[in-house]
Amino acid sequence: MKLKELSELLQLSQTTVSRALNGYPEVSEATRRRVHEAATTHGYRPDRRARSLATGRAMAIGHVIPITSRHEMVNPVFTDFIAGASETYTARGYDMLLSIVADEKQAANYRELHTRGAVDGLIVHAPKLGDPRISLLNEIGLPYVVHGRASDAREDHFWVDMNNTHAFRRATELLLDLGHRRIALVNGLESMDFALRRRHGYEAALHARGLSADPALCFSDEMTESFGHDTARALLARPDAPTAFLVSSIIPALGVRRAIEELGLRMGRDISVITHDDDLSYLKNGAEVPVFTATRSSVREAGRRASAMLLDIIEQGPAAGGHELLEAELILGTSTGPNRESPP
Amino acid sequence: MKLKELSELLQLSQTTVSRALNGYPEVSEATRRRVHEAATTHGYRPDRRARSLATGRAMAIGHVIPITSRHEMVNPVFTDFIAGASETYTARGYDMLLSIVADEKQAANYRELHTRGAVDGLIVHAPKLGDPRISLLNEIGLPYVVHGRASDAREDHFWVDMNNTHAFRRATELLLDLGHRRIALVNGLESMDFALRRRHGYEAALHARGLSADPALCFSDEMTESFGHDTARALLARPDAPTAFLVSSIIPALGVRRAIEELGLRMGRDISVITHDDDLSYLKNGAEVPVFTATRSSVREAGRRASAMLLDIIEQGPAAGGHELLEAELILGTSTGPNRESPP
DNA sequence: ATGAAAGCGCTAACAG
DNA sequence: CTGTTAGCGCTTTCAT
Repeated sequence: MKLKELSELLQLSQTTVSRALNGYPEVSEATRRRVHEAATTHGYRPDRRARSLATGRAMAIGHVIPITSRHEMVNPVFTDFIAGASETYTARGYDMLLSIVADEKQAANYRELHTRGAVDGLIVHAPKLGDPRISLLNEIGLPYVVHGRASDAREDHFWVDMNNTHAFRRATELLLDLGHRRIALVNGLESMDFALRRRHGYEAALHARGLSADPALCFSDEMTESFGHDTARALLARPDAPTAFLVSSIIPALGVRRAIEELGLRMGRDISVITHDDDLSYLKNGAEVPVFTATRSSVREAGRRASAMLLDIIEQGPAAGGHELLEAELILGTSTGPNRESPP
Repeated sequence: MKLKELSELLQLSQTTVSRALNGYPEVSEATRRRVHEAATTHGYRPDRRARSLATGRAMAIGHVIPITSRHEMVNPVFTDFIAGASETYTARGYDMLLSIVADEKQAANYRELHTRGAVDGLIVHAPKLGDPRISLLNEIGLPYVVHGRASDAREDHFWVDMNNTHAFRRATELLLDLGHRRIALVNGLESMDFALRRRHGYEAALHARGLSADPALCFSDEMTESFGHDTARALLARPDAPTAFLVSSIIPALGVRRAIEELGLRMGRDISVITHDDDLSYLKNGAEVPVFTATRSSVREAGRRASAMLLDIIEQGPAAGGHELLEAELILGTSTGPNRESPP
């Protein structure tokens, strides 16, 4: 069923039908009702391509997910973020265009999406220090919101980010409170903004107690299971092995745990591992195992916020943009009695 | 730069330029060369919306990911599958349209994507027994490929699937070989086709040795961390506790491991846990911990295959469709010396 | 081998 | 309030 057929059926012009459907004020209530009824009973859905061509708006948002060419690996947090964003788009009538693209081809992909008119805006994922994508987008004038921040970017940009510094500071404090002094940090690539902030949080907690970070305990790489495994194996073989691991994501944490299993150490006794981006909200009771997590639902909420901000910018102009720093819902404590921190 | 401008620049008609660019034979080689040069130097990219409208082809494929309304959770295997599919689309000039939609709204979403002309085809994810989506798609005549199978579907359908039965049979055999007799199965929802097959594999291995599956050791639910945790806690409290867990995905496996930690049991000694959909290809040596995994890269390959099949169907007709059963690359053995099984 | 012209399905001036 | 008339940027008959 196309607009033309519908209008003939109703003995009206295409224009009137279109206006009725799109909520223009100059249509009489009577005809609007008639039109709506006919549209629903005949299951009329406007063709997005035609509408796009006519309006110049794509009604689609692009998400370009970076993939490291070395490991061809996608960080699982993107899944949660995207699930949140998808909610927004569905509710507001937009499509989501996803491409998974190697780091070095990101900029070209952005340009292409823009010149082809495929999207009205972009979410920028995984910003790095000195990320060239920000100035590219400013140059071509495509609206965007950054998931995370590009701290050192000259140009201002709208973003939605989790408070990574705070989360890692609190996690480190928990371990210090439990008496740990040699705490290994298994972090993501510190060329990524979020990873750098996480390290700052870790260091801040140590400094606040007059301690300083031991470079021999700080590791930064792509967050693979093997990275966690090999790092933990190497560290635990040392005479001055750490007593705790603070891990940036569940993927390397799987590797850390496997290393511990291989060595026959007992978790929560010989060694402690606490992990970010996990989901432990179910924990009610158990043995004395330290726990730290920013629940995955926090990331989903970030996806909702960032996408909503982007649509507002597109529909209402740049004044609708801003900066949102979200506190993750932290589960912090031991699993016998987790004390929950909620957003302020 | 639009076609009209380019054609004026070249002193040619839009028609000729369009034909030259799209490889029609009736253009002289000389002009074709000129056109191509001008197009690249001016960075001309055809507007996909306009082209779509003119050709009736969307040049986009839809992926509709189901999300359980109960846990709002996305299975991480989709990420790998989609990464593989994305490679194909990029190479062949298609876009990927992603929507994450609650189970009960899937069918409506399919219809909408079709009537709006938003996609040329669909990948069906997570088929269930008696899945209504197959007949819906046949009815509306939208090309599709199923990721997985709908075993009991009346109608034939094209699919690409991992050999889940075989993987779980081999995993169970490994545990039996290691002397385990009480093996708990922590499975996904058995209304899902893949989960049912996994259980069949588990049972087949037991039956082959004259054993039978103990219903008190078989659990099926959404694959959350809390499901793994609570199941393991409950089982390990019993007098006849299992000596090994066979877990369907890393997410519930995290919960199972946490339960074991809480109880102070020693992994690989008091209890063994082996997990599907992990990525242990890095394991070279270590203690005697049993290992089982279908590497995540296997799923990525499935994504590549399924998407390629779909594009072939769209471009060449249904004769290009088929059924592909992929063997996961299994890492099977103990981590001291994993013996790798590759596809036959 | 090239061009003119008619759409694809919809929206948006510009009348009335 | 409703209708007429141009397009949006591209492809595709049909001529030449």
